[in-house]
Amino acid sequence: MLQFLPPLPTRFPSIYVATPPSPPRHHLFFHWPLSAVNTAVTNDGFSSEQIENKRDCDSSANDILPLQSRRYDFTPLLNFLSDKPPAEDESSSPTSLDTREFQLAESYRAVPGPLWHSLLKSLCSSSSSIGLAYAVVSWLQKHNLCFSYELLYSILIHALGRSEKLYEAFLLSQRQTLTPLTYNALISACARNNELEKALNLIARMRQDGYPSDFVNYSLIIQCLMRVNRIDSTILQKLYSEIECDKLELDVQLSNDMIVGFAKAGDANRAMEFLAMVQGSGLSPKTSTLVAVISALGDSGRAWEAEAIFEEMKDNGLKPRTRAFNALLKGYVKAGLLKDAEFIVSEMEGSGVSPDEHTYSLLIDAYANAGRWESARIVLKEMEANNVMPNSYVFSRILASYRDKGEWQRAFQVLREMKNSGVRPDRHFYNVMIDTFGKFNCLDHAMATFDRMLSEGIQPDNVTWNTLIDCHCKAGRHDIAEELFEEMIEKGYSPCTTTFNIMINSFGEQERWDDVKSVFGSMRSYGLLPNTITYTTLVDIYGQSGRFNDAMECLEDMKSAGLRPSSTMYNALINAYAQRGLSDQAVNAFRKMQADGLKPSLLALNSLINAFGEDRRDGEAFAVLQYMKENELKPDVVTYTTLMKALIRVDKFEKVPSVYEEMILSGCTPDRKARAMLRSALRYMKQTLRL
DNA sequence: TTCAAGGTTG
Repeated sequence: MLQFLPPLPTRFPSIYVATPPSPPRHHLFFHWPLSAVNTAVTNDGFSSEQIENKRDCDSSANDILPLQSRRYDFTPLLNFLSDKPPAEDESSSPTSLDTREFQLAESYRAVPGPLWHSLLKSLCSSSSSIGLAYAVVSWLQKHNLCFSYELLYSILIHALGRSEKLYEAFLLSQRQTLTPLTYNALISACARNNELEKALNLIARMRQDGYPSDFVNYSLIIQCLMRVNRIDSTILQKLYSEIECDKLELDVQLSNDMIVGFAKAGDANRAMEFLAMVQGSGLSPKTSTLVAVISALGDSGRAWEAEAIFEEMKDNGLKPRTRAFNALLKGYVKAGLLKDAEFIVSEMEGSGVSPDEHTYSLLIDAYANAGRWESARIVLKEMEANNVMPNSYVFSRILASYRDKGEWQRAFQVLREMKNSGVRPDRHFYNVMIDTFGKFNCLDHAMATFDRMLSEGIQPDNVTWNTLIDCHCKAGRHDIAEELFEEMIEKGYSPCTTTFNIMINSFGEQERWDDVKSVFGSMRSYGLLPNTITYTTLVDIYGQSGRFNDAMECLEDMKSAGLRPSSTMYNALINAYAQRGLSDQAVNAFRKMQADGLKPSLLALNSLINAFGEDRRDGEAFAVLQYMKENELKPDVVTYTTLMKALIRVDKFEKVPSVYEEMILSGCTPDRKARAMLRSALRYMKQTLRL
C-alpha cells in the first residue's frame, strides 16, 4: 500500500543531532542531506509548488520566523522510516516500542508544528518521496508529536492530487472526519484531476456540514470545466450563486476565470456583467480575458461591442496580437460585415502582426458567406503562398456556408475540392456534412456520411451522435433516433446535456411521458445538470399536450435549481395556453413573466392576443394592441392577422377590413396569411348579407 | 477556431 523510498546508501546516527549554529539562509530552517529531497528545493528553500501551496496552507511561514535560529535534522527520522518495512507501520502500540524508536521520538518532541508542515511539503513536492511523507504523518500520529494532523493530512492530499494519485488521496481522507482543511484539499485534488462531479459533490457535502468552500476551489473547478470542455453558463451561475451565498470575495484569478468561463460558455451578457464588475472595482482584467470576451461577443454577432472592447484594449496601451485580431475578425465575419473584416486584416498586416491559419480561414468564411467564391479562392492561394496550409476547418466553413444557403448538394463538390488540395476531411468536417444532409431531410446521405467517416477510421464524437439523433427526430423518425441513442451508449459514449435535451424532446413529441421522466432522471446519473434549454423543452412539450400542471412544475423546478427562466420558455407556455383558448391562464403566465423581470416581447403579446381571440374576448384582444402601442412595441403582421382572426371568431366580420387597413397604414406588408384572413372575412360577410 | 439541442405566435 505505502511506497517507501529505497534504503539510503549512507547511515546516520539515530538520535537527534543539533547542527552547529550558522548564519540564517533565507527560509531554510532545517537541512537534510537526502538527494531526493534536495533536488526539489530551490535556493530559498521552497519549491515552486510549495510557494503555490502557501495560498492553501495559511501563514506557516510567519509562524516560523521567530524560530529561525533553531535547527533540526530530520535525517535520522527519514532514514529510520525508509528502512522500516511498511507492515510494521501502524499496528504496534507505543508500549512495545524498541528503545531506538522511543529515543528518536523523544528527540523530536520539541520540534514546532510548522517545521513538520514544511518538511512534509518538501517531501511531497517530489512524487518519489510522497510515500515517505505519508510515513512521517503516521509516525507523528503514533507518537503524538504534532497536533495539527488536519493540516498534515491536507498537505498530503494536496500533494497526492498534484501527482495524479487521487485514489490515494481519497483513501487518506477516509482516515478521519473531513474538516474544512481536508475538504478543501480533496476538492482541489479532484478539480486538478478533472474529476468534476467528485469536486462538486464534495462542495455540496461540505456545505451540508456547514462549511463554505475555499474560493481557490472555484477557480480550479472553472479551469477544469474549460479543460474538459464542459463549460456551461448554467453550472457557472450555480457556482456563482454559491460563492455569493458564502459571501466569498472574488480575487483577481477567480474574477478572470468567471469572465472567461462565461465567455467560453457563449454567455456574452454575463461575461460583460462580470467584466464591468471587475473593472468597477478597479481591477484590470488580463489580456486573454479581454480576448475571450471579444470572441464571445463576436460569436453572438455583437461586432460593435467586440470592437469597443478591442479599442479600449488598445487605449490601455495593450498591443493586440494575432489572437485579439482574430477574435474581432470573427465578430465582423459572423455579423456579415465584409468591409470591416477586410479592413481589420489590413490593419493587422499594417501593424506587423502576421495573419495565421485562423485569420485566413475567417476571411475565406466571410467571402464564402457573401457568395464571393472567387475571392475565397484567391485567399486560399494567398494562404498557400504564405506557407500557411489550408486545413479541414476552411472547407468545413465553406460547406457550412453552402448549407446555410440551402445548397446542400454542393457538399460532394466541397469534399472533392478538399481532397484535390490534399486536405483530409476530419471529424468536424464530417459533422458539418452530416448536419447539412440532416437539415435537408437527406437521412440516407447523412447515414452514408457517418459510415464513410467510420470506414476512414475517424471516431465520431458527441456532436456526431447528437446531430444524427436530432436529424432523425426532426424527420419524424423517432424510432431510428432512439436506436442511435442506445447505440451511442452501448458503444461507450457519454451522452451530454444536448443529447438528453434531444431525447426529452423526442419522447415528448411522442407523448411518452414515462420515458420523458426516466430520461430526465438519468441525466443526473451521468452527472449532468438540466440547463435552460432542458426546462424550456419540458415546458414546451408539456404545454403543447395540455399538461399544464407538469409545465408549471418544471418552471418552478427550474427556478429552485437557481436558473433564470428565459422569455423563450414563457412564450412556449403562453402559446400553449393560447392555442387552447385558456386566456386567464395565458394572462397569468404573462404576469409571471413580468414578475420574473422579463420584458414582454412582441411574440408573447401576439400569443396573448391569440389567447383572448380563441376565448372570444375580442375586446381584451384589442386592449393588448393598445398596450403595445403605449409601450413602444410595434405590432407586426402577425398581430393584425391574429386580431382579424379574433373578430371572425365572434362574427364581427365587418370590422375586419379596417384592421387590415390599419395594418397597411402602420407600415406592415401583408403576407399570404393576412390576405387570406381578409378574404375569408369578406366571404363570411357576403354569406351573411345573402341570408 | 468550426459542428449538435429550444428559436415558438397568426
